[in-house]
Amino acid sequence: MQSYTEENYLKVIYHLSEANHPVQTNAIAERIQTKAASVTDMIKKLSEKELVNYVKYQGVTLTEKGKLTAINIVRKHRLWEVFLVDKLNFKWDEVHEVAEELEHIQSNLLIERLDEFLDFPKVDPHGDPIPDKHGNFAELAFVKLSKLNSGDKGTITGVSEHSSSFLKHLEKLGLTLGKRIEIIEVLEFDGSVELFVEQQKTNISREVAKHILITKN
Amino acid sequence: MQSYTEENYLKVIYHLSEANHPVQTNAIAERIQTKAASVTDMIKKLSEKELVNYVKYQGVTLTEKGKLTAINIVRKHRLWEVFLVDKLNFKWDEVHEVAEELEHIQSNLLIERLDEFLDFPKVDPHGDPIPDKHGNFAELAFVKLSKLNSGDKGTITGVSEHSSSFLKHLEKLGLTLGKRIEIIEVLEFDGSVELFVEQQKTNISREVAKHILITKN
DNA sequence: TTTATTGTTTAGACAAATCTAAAAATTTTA
DNA sequence: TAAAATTTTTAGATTTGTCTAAACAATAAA
Ligand SMILES: [Mn+2]
Ligand SMILES: [Mn+2]
Ligand SMILES: [Mn+2]
Ligand SMILES: [Mn+2]
Repeated sequence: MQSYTEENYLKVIYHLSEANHPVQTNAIAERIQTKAASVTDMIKKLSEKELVNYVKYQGVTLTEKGKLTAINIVRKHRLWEVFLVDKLNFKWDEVHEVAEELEHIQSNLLIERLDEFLDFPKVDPHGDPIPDKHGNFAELAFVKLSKLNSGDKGTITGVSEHSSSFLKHLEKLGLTLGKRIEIIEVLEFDGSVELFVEQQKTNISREVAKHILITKN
Repeated sequence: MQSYTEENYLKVIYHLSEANHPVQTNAIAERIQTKAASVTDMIKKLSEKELVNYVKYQGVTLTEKGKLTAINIVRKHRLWEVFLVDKLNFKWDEVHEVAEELEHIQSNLLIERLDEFLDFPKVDPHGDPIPDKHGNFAELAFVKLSKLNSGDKGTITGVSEHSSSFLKHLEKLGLTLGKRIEIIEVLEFDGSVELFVEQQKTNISREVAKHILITKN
């Protein structure tokens, strides 16, 4: 069993990992809001436990065991977010902090029953995929809205930024999960996007467009 | 805000408190599965924070602030137990350990929404009363089954022992919350009780009878 | 290919919660 | 009420996770 803190490190390393590239000490430090020296200490400990592969000055990667542990925490986080939104009427910008705590509750029975109670959801309230109990993700074909061209149509199926301010902004524009959109024009000079959201014409900045995920159809 | 550990101390002191009698260091140590020396240290810390009244060698009592904090943890514990039984189909002997973890989740919104989702339950799966958000308990008139005499009738409305083995034993005998009982005879020589549980004749030891709570009617 | 810059690790210290062993206070018993 | 037993506290250490400051390594710039 891992401590609350160890679990958080594993989860952060997981989220920072891309295609087998080792994750840097400073990147972890920034995410966890701590100092690089503390990260080095913890990495050594996780390495002892064979949860990460660590070579001095070369950063870390997760071992298979570490990856499974991390994915399980992600699974719990996202299931709890679904619970909060679907059952307790939380808004999608209110769930993250509480899920950060709930994800550390230790009980397999609890999480399997919760999964069942929620009717085995495949995505969380932000469109992020929920792995099954074996750590397998359903493949989801997302495209960033910022990659679309005029005339393209699709459905909003996710966001890649979870801050409350961003989510509230989308809410205000009516850009929530499940909404159909159609690109009218991508403006040359600032990359901002003019689009229809179910008849309604709107304009969003390139920055916002980058964090909206679309399934083309 | 208190730490996880501080919260556990407050809760234990609350449960050990009876009619303003100070709670002894050793009693706390036993409940928390720690050593008396550790308890003394923590008590000093809680005293600093004005959560307990502490006089060296004289034991502790909760301050008003400490008591409210403790009751809030009890409230959370019991609401989560209701959730686990009513919504996730846990058995009454399976909920306590998980609730021990869930009770420390920090979110007022969460707990108020959960209360609402569960339809404002007044008692938990063991018949223990759930305080409202202001810390007020509904008055419940319980009598220990061991205090009843032959001919007395009533309904099982609670238990004062929460171990899994005890609860499973009751389950086996059909002695679960809501069941109507009638005392046939209290045996002289060992205090064991012969009773009807909805037509079915059963015999239980005095020890078991002491931990079953009855509403006479 | 030296020098600067950036990133990482080590050394030593600290706070929280725990422990053991010994000292002190309280309560019980004789 | 003095001795014995029990309970509680203190002193000093330990573990976990953190920090600062300084040393070290890797990378970028000159
Ligand atoms: Mn989240
Ligand atoms: Mn999410
Ligand atoms: Mn319980
Ligand atoms: Mn209970």
